[in-house]
Amino acid sequence: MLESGLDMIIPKELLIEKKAHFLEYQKDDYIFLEDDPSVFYFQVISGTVKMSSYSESGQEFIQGIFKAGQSFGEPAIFGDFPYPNNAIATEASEVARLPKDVFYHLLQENFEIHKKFTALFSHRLRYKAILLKEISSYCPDHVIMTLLKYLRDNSGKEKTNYYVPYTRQQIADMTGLRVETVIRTVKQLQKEGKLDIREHKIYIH
Amino acid sequence: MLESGLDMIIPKELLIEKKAHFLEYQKDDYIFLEDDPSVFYFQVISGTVKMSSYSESGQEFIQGIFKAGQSFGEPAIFGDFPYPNNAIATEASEVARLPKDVFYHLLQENFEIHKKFTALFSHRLRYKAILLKEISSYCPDHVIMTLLKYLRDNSGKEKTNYYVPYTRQQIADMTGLRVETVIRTVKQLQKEGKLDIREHKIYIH
DNA sequence: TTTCCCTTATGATTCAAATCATATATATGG
DNA sequence: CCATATATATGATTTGAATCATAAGGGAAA
Repeated sequence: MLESGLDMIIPKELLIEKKAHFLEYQKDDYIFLEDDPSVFYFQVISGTVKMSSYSESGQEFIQGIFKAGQSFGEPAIFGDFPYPNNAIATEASEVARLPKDVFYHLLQENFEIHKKFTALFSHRLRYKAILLKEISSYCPDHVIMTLLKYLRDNSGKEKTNYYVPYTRQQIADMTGLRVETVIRTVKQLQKEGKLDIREHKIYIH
Repeated sequence: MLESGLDMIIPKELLIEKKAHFLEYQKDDYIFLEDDPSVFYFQVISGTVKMSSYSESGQEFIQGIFKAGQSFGEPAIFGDFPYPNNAIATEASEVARLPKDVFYHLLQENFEIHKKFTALFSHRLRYKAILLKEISSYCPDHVIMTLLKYLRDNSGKEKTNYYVPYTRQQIADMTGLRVETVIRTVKQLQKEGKLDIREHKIYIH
């Protein structure tokens, strides 16, 4: 599973061989900012990184949450545009970094890795397509169930009785809903037997 | 410009060399259906193809509209999942088709074309990311202006005084808004001088 | 332990887009 | 040309998520 925690999209040995820099970040540190020129390839070694941006009204929208082995911000490199969101460590994290030209060179030499990125982008496009359709349907319960199932299927974890490792605020920020709506909807979904809540934690079966 | 009408993502000569099939479709013909196994690569030769799906309530959501030179449905090939939407000709169109394995082989031989696809996916991801954030902000005028500017910037056409070649219904189906909301909002935007309407046609400057 | 902050929780109110209804303008096909 | 379908237009009403307010539970650190 491409988005699983244990697989590395670029193996660590190869990153070392290419003289990647390994950087440490503390919780809430910025790794890059929206509109920064995209000059580096990034990959999470440990910890968690989120990509998000804020609307004029201050509302956060989380585009993605990335854990060990996952790359982030690469579309900006491939597409040659500035980073479209902020990248922020949501806990103490280690991140590997490669300059753009080294990254390109690495791809040219490794068709299989290049294809892994194309496949990864395809899956992300699918996720965003699904979410777009759901969000546009204005049906919070549907939106939330779709998100949770996606998160489960891409976690590389237990598929039955999956613990959702996100707060209701984070779910809100990934869907554009408000916390209160997520709280109420999740309760309703529990009543309908579509998910479980134990000690305030969400599980799906 | 990758998404422009004149550039072909795979040159026609190469498609012919690879013995692509060239198929004719009439308006409203289906090219493939949601959940069909993804066995072909497709590229528009002439005409227009939309990818869309329907919610339970019957509401259509258009994920993309593709014109001459543009490919569609490829993420399903790269990501190895079924087509996520229906592909429908919105006017009489000609479409080229390559079997999956021939397509893969073509990529392996052509790093530059492979990279063009990765760049294309990056731009589509950016578009979907922007739209997701906008739609989640619940602000129709912002959503519509963002969509129209994106369509303009990717049209390969005149950047000033750009004619928006889509109906209000299509704009609604690309944003999840209702026709009436699009009609009213577009009028409002005209009053604010943010776009022009001449003979019911929308132009942006 | 206490403080502080984040998360979850819940009720009341507001508000804007969806929905419903209907009309007119425009394009399309026979 | 006329008939018909499609696109645009506009007013009235409904509805459900956002918003506002407030509180309680839980975890981390002093």
